[in-house]
Amino acid sequence: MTTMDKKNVSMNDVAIAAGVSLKTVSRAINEPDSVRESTRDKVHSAMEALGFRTNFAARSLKLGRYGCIGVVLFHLSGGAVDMIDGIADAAEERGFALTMIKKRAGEKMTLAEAARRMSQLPVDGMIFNLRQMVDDFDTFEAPKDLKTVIITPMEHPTCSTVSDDQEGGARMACEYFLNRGHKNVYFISGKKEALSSQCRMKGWRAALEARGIEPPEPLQGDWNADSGYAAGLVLADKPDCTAVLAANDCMANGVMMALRDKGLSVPDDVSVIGFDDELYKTIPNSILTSVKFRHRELGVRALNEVVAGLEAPSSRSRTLVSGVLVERSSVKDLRA
Amino acid sequence: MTTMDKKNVSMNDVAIAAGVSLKTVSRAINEPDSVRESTRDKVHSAMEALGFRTNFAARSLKLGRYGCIGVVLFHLSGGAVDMIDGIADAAEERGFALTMIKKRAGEKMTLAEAARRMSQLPVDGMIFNLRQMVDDFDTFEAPKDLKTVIITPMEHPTCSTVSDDQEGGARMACEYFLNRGHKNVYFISGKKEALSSQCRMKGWRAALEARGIEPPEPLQGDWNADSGYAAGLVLADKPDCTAVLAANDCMANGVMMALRDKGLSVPDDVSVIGFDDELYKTIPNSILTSVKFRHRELGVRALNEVVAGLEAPSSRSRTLVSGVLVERSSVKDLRA
DNA sequence: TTGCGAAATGACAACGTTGTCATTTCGTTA
DNA sequence: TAACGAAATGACAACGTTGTCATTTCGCAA
Repeated sequence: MTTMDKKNVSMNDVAIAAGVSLKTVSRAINEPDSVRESTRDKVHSAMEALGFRTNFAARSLKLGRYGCIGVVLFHLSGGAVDMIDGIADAAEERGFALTMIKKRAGEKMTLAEAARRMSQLPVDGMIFNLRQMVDDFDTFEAPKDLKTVIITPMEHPTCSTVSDDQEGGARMACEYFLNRGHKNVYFISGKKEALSSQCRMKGWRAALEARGIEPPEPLQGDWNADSGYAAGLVLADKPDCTAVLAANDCMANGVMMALRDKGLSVPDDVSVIGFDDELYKTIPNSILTSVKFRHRELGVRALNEVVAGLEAPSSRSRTLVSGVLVERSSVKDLRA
Repeated sequence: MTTMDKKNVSMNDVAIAAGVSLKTVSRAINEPDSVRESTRDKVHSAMEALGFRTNFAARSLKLGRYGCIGVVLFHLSGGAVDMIDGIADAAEERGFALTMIKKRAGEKMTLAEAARRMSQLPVDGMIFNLRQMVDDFDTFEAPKDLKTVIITPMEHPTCSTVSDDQEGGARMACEYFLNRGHKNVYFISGKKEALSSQCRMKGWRAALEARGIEPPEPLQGDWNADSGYAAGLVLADKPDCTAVLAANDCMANGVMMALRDKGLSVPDDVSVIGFDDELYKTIPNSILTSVKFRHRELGVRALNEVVAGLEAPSSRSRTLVSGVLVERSSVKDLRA
């Protein structure tokens, strides 16, 4: 009473202050052209004076939509920043905000749970960022009225999916080796549970088999340089090892350091390719050739896919965003 | 008609199906104990059968709150993943979802604009992630009914802020050098516009001046290894240079490589400290001592600060999350 | 000045939920 | 069995906005 009221300012308050009807205020905001200029000015001054801001809840209730896209982060990894960046930028561009929830560390979350939680939040559609397998992946069915896109390399029976072409990227790298006269390619994987590691391995295997080459036993890494180093020490002793594909750049660097410490040279003795193309940030004059995925583009595609499907949530598509081989000098051409 | 209706299922539909009143459905959901078990079961079966999901808009409209915290990303950098992770986890824990918007690449956005946009979205409070200066920083006033926390190293006249203690971290690193007999410390900055770089420089300067040491001209870097390498080449020629503080690990690594290429050894000839403690991911057996900030903790604190302030949006506090010096072997003790 | 169609404005219901208060039902005791 | 208090349920209004349709006002031609 004596002090200012906490109560929010409603359109009705503005209407009274401006001496017009509530509906006219609504119009002044949403269809400015249908209101006489003098009226519009009155309304805007009143809004200004009272500090009116549209009530999101009331508006969405009436409209039946929110203008928000849900994002579920099952996993938050390095490349995720760029992906989120892409999602957010694309959302911004199309006039959507993002509603985000996250799987808590340690906790398990199924797609069904995520969908149920999201569907109680202000969202018109949703994106799941799924980099590891979940129990109900195959049986999951998205709410019929809520367009759902899953970012994952796996194919899903009913939902649209968007993914980097991990397999293709790995194949590309292998063929790059093979086309330059290498007879075989060793592979160092990332963490076992990561789908990206699994897919990269699959692509590597497929590329070799397509040429009738028996893939050697892959080496198990954990994404970090030290595991690459350990793998490098092993590989240094294999005389037939001329080409190494590491599932990321950090491990690739580990491999290179191990080879150097064993007196071998990259690329003269052994050629190496990594993934992600981020070594140059950390290593001056980096020579590592690397497969780079366009995470930002991935996010943009995912968001666009959701928005495109808002009217037809049951539509289904599969988008693959191809990788790019960033060529430096860590691969030797044996044919030369 | 013939096919299924698109129309959403409301509590009223459930009520009719279950043969109870609308209010009883509401109670079965929100205060299960106030409803007889048999009734509750009827209601739940009906909900299940019809696929009922609470309408967020209606609920928030009635309750006057959303259960969402807004996050504005002015800038999306590397450490941001962990911070978002912290924010999201803390939000989850306290039963909040996140509503996110982002400054578009290239576009300029003021705090006032961000606040205006956010206040039209479903949020009870908001967090601004601000890593560079904005025009209206000092004049900005947050909406009086919306608790606002800014993540930034700058102090703000009216809003709560949360930040890594960048300055303190830099001071800590310098003192670590000085306490080990180094007479001076060279500094390599990150990108000019980054507040974290500015603050790290400020802390470095302050630490030296506190001991009566004239800080040498800082070297300008850009966060990447190559710029560190260039700086390292310069420093290698300075006979008085025994200690180098680089504003991040990548540049620190660049420095170390340059020194090595110039025939100098780390730490025997020159000692080096970096920031962020992430070199070990990329470099096997990394020896770099580094100041690590707890970005995740930063996010958690920011979210908790918002939630704590929901009832008193005009409260103001300043939180500094201290850094940690992760000690490896890149610093020589000259007193020995 | 009058009349007309178009433009501007207004009254009222509706969106789907929860709070308030009234009513019904239940289990217990007299 | 009747009467009572507590527990369970229901009727209705309200949250703040937008859509529908009715009404008023305006500009212009007759």
